[in-house]
Amino acid sequence: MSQLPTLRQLQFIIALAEHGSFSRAAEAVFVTQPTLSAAIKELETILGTVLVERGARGAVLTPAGDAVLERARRVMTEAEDLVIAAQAAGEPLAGPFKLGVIPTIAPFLLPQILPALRARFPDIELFLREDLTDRLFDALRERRLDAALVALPYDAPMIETHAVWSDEFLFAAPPDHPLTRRATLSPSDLADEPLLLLEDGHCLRDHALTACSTGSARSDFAATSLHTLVHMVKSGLGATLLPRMAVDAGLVDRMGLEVRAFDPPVAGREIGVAWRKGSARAEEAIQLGDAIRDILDAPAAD
Amino acid sequence: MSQLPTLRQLQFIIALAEHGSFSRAAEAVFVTQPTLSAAIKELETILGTVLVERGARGAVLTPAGDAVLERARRVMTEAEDLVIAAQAAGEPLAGPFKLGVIPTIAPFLLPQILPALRARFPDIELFLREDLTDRLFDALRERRLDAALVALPYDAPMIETHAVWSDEFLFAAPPDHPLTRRATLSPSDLADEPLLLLEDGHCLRDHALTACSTGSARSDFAATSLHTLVHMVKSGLGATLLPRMAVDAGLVDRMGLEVRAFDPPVAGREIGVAWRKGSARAEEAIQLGDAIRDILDAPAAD
DNA sequence: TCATACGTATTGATAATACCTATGGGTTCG
DNA sequence: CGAACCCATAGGTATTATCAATACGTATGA
Repeated sequence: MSQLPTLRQLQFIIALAEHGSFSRAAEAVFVTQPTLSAAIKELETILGTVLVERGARGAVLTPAGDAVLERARRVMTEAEDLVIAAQAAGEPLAGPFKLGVIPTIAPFLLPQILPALRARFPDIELFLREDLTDRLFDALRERRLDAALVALPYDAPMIETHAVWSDEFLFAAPPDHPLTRRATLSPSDLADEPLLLLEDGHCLRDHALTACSTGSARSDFAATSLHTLVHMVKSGLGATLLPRMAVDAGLVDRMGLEVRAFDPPVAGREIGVAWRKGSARAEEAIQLGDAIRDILDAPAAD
Repeated sequence: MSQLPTLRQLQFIIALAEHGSFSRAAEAVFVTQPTLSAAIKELETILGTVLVERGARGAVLTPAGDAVLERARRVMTEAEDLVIAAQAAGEPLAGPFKLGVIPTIAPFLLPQILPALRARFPDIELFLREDLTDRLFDALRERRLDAALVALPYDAPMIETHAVWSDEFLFAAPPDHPLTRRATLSPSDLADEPLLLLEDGHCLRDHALTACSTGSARSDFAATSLHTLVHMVKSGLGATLLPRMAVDAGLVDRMGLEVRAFDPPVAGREIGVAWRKGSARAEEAIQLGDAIRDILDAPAAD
């Protein structure tokens, strides 16, 4: 097998491509210009190809250099991932951990589980970010997040998930709503009931519509948060579906709304953790999800 | 950023995992046992984790070691790919190049283009392999092939393709066949004509059936090669579709078969090059395809 | 219980190399 | 034409990689 380049050399050519000059690139990687110059030259020797056009106004990559650059970036990030994965395997869920949570979960779940989570993983430094699923997944793909708590199912490339627990949907309406007087309630009863839902982009909207497959949403009004939503329901704009988690967290307390569970089989959404496929912290994401499940299953002190 | 391991160290731990002993692994990578021992120890220091359980009967990876091993393998192959890609970019289509070709292309195309191909790329050492599309794609994915000449469309994960040229289908039948007396011929005329085709697994079979969307195949007989096929047609077992490429190459010469082209829009299959997504030789595969197209477009000396 | 075989760890010397400073020889620009 | 900038080269030094020799630990069998 032919000789391999050094990670250092790859790091150097990446810096060179980014700074367009041997001297500035050298500065960026904290070596002198001759050092970087020699390293690049040896890299070219190893690869048997000229990678850089040296000019008086700096350095430009040749086409071959561009091809190498792209792959060098890949190799470097893979190597960095290896380090992270090793450290994570040695001491899971310690140190900084960037977790995204969707807005229909965060305000109701986090207060409930964060203390227990910190107790179980005392060395963790949780950085939380609340956003829509799409944007969280983008952040996962770009490595700006380590994991995300989202509602499933949600089709997304490059993303893997692990189910944590099921969040039942509850029917919520003003007290004078006809459906609140029914003895039993199934999702199909909502067929003729235009539902008031969150605005587009919230996965809860789509999951609610899926739950009552024949139902439809009011197209004239939509809420921007669950708190807004219950206020709009209260003022008679329509009925809605709420995740039990939010109701348990007191979303409708003292609102004077009727809340009814559906008869089995209950409709709902699945909550799960998600991570970038191949992420160095996939194993930790799963562990985190399992820990959250444990915490939720444990007799809550409410 | 924390310190990165060396490719050498990754190579060492891969060898250690494969041989299960420091001494044998050291032998395999041509260093002494203390060298490898020190390298592994430093790798463990860098990663902050114990990767190997040292025992009296050898060494076993810890779970963290397994996690590292998997990623180390990825980093190493990516690095090797980088070398190959760089060499390929510097001197394209030189040196060994492993090309797969499907059986319905190989015998008719290769004799025609190989001389010109060698003239255009004098430094190439072509290794050819003839097999069914599925098996060629497997070989691409496992890096046993650099590229493959196949018929498109053909859905396959991890495979990318580049169209080279269109290969028209021709209708072939014994001279007494009713359809040979038609003034015009379109694929839909084959609706009631059970076609004699290659056996299952050959993409030509599926492409031919797609071409005459209403047609069907004889289920009682199937041929194992185009040569067999024309003999079976000759003996009256049915009509068939043949790629023009095969006919031009003399497949039916002196067979006494009627061969008719379809009226426009002609039906056919697309021939293209395929390679593993991310392959270091993707660019070369495209170049090869373009070169083949040029050769076929050039006024053939036949 | 002890010798043996088969492991890995340690040590001290040496060769390889990574890196720096100093300098030279090109461009480009005012 | 000199100043400023840029890359290549040379020579010296500190670091590191590697080796041979050896110590040490643990099974195994007489």
